[in-house]
Amino acid sequence: MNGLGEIMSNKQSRRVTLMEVANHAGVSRATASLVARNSTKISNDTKEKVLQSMKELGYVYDRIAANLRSQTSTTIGIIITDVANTFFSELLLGVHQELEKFGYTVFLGTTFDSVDNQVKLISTMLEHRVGGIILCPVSSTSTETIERVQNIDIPMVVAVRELPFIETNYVGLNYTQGAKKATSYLLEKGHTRIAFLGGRSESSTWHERIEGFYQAHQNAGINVDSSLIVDSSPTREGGIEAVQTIINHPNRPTAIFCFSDMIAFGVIIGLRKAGITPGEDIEIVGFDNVPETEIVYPPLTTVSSFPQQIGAEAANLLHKKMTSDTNEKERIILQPELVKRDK
Amino acid sequence: MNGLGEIMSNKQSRRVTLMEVANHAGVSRATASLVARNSTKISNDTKEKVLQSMKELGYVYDRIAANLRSQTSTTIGIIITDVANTFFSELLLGVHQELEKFGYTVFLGTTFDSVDNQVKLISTMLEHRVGGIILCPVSSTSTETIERVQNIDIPMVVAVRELPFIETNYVGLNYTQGAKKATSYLLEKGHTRIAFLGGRSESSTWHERIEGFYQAHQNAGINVDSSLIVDSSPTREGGIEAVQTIINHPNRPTAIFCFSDMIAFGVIIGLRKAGITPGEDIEIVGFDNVPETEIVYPPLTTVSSFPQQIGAEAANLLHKKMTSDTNEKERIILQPELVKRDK
DNA sequence: TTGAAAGCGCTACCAA
DNA sequence: TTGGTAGCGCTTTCAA
Repeated sequence: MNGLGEIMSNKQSRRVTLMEVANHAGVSRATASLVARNSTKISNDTKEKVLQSMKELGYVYDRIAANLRSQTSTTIGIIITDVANTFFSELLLGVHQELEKFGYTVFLGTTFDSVDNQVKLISTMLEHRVGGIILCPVSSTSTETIERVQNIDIPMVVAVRELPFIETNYVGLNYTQGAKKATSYLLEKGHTRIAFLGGRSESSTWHERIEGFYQAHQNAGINVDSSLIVDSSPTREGGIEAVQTIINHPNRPTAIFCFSDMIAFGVIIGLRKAGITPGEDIEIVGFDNVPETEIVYPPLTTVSSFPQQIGAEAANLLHKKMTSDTNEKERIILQPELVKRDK
Repeated sequence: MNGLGEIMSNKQSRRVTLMEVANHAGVSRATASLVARNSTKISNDTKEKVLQSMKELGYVYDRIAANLRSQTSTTIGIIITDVANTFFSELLLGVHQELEKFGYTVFLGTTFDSVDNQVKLISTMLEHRVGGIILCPVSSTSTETIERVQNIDIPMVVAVRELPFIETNYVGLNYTQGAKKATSYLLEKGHTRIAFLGGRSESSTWHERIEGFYQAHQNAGINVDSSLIVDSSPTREGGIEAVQTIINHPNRPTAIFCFSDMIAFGVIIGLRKAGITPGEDIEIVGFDNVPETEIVYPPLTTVSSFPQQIGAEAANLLHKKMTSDTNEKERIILQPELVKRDK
């Protein structure tokens, strides 16, 4: 119920109704309805007649009314934090490809990483009777938000970022493993002073990564210098900011492991501005393997996080939950891969 | 009526209704409805009572039912060809930022550049009673498709690509001007053999660009070698393909004007694979100024096509058409800018 | 196979 | 300010 008063709405033009189609075709409304739903219990003759009338009158099926009556839903909602981030647009691609197969129509919401927006979007989607929700939660999502959806008993799949203290269907990546692989790669190349830049330290995805970062160091018997760990917003701008600390560091690292490719791009820009050559003076590794990593310079070694697959898995899991009625929660964790790119 | 039978739908859990809220609060359904809509004609006392009941019962407003009764819509649809293309995700960003202000919830559809998908998506959205549609049409959109929407009298804004032979609201860019600027830039740098790569030659956006390409040549008094014009699908893969012709050309051009940045990225990859250094052996100019052009190597000079503004303008225009009832069509054409980037 | 009547959850309209 | 009644466009249910 947040501020219904302010919501925009607009008059619609009158549509042709099923009743009118029925009259035009000389059958009852129920018969016309059966034809609209492609029922097999209608003689070919009447079917043709009705279809013809629909065409002539320009009839458009009112799925909203149908869903209301039959208490069903043909829509799902997907909520992401940022469309302009290729990670999420790739994820969206995966979701779309899967869900359109099943015939769902998808509501898209963008939170711009704001909790308020997220709450509002979830409300609006519930009010629009979505049959299910895929949520890529903002960092500081409250348990209450999730419980609200669970109480209404609408299937939800949380993707990308896992929420603490609450059991949900979840599709994500083994970030710890990914960070470990990336860090080990740098350590094996002989780096001993590695920075970890970017990402919000309150998010689970950050914690999992830092965990892998430490594990790799431990395996190699090398200590982590915690002054080389700098968090930031998970955007390119965040990367530009975070790298300043490194540039001004009295004892500069020789390599940087970035929270994400977006961060890495910011880091590259920031280093260049400071006259430091990324890839030569300082080695950089990213995370996500977004398409741009192929064409960026220096070529970016990164960890593939398979956003499209995450999207596809989330979509399938949601569909599964929407069509079965067990309340069991599932977790799907994809394994990351290191993508080495040399100059 | 395309294949209603195959459409997935799923049972929803029973919701708390306004009637139940009314009973719980000891008021009539009409009163509860007024509270839900934040009417001023309700005493604070009853309002509080009703709101309290809503909270206790976990009431969720059913906007679908409300819209059905009041013949309104709070949704709009946006149809794009490809989410993974940053041009479109930036456009989407602009649309979202504007439309969420007005309180619309947005349906997203992706055509993957298929006419069939486009027709299906438009149908589904109409069936879901969208109040308006923003359409970034696929290359070979039929007049019929557009007329279908116009007949139902639902406002539509066509964006990015203009359709011939049909009057619609349109938001786009002066592509001719952009192509002319880019080509002139290359000509002024002394290039006399310039290729034009990528894009579908049946689309208006291609024609407008080639027009600018020719105009620039004419102004400079230089002839165009039409064997250097190669079309392709408007994707990175398309760019990789198209550049093959240039690589194998007996008389190679010294510069390439690419249909889009996506094409340019493909061209860069293709040239590198063939052992040709982009930016040195052959100069490249793109079109769109997608964010990646900042970090790509070689730095890409490009034409800014302001996707986010296009999205925002389209959203505003749609809102305007949805709230006024003139049937007048408007055209908004943004002016492109050349963004020079040096190595 | 077709038809008549009831009702999904809400708002509009009129009366009190 | 509040309440009763009708009805948005469709499906459901039962009878013919």
